[in-house]
Amino acid sequence: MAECSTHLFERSVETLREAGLRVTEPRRAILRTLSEAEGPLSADEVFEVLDAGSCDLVTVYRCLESFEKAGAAQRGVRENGTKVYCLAHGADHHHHLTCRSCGRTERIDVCVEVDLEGMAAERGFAEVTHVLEVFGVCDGCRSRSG
Amino acid sequence: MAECSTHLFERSVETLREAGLRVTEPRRAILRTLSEAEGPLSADEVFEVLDAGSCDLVTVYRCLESFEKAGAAQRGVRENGTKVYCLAHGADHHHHLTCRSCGRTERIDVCVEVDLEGMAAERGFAEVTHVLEVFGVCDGCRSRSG
DNA sequence: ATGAGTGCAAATAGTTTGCAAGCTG
DNA sequence: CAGCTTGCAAACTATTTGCACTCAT
Repeated sequence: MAECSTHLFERSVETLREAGLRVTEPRRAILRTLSEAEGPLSADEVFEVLDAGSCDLVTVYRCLESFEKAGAAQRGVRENGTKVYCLAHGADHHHHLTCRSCGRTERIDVCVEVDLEGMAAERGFAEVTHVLEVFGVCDGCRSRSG
Repeated sequence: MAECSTHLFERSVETLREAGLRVTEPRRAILRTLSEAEGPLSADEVFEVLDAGSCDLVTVYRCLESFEKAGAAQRGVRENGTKVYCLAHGADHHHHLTCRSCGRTERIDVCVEVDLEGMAAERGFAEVTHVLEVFGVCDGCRSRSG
């Protein structure tokens, strides 16, 4: 899996270059963090992981936004409205199943994209995007708390 | 359609009572606003509609939260993370298709609930909920802007 | 009458913006 | 070197909390 995140990281750097974005140290650090994350992270969480003070929180916000525009990252929303990001695995759009209790995240490959876009198109909508996140309580947390 | 929103309103009031919540004037006003809304509204938007100063914005927040717990309202999230609410049509869970440009909202009856809950259960998750919202640009806005 | 509900003020969380200085291509 | 990026400070938006007062049941 280490190779996997490294590959993901390098591919993201490449995506930035292609989009004409500069590849700076803060950006590398943020991409690395995202590439090694278990699930999508908020700007705050990325910042916490970096923590060595490698860059400002504001920079994290700005970078994440740039990454999304460049197509290097995918944005999602938590139950409470917090925006979260994960590296876009290319055309490999996906979603997550998050434990409300421990925060554990699993990737969901099931996606409703086709239905949604078809349906939206039928109704005259273009540039369709969607937000889909699933939340629950995982077995570990359930057995732990009763 | 007027009867429709009235019915929805009355059913919601009933739901509050069943949940042991008190039915106050602010709550009635908020429920009425939601029942007449075209799509899901944020606390702010509900407040704007009430505007006559009928109650405090904080009250709107607190009521919406209570409504959701009582099962009278359903919560969603906008692309930007803002929480929005609409009356839960009973067991009639649904989602929305929103125009990014004009804000027009259409109801989507397609839902992925079954797949999601089954899949989450397979992975040991319980109390599964999900956030699904679809965004695009409607035909009206497209032709208007080119 | 009694505790749920409300208003007002103030605190928080998350995110955005302005501007001068720094670093990449 | 030029301009994209960053840092720091400050503004902002959305939402939450504390506390005394009020009203539905």
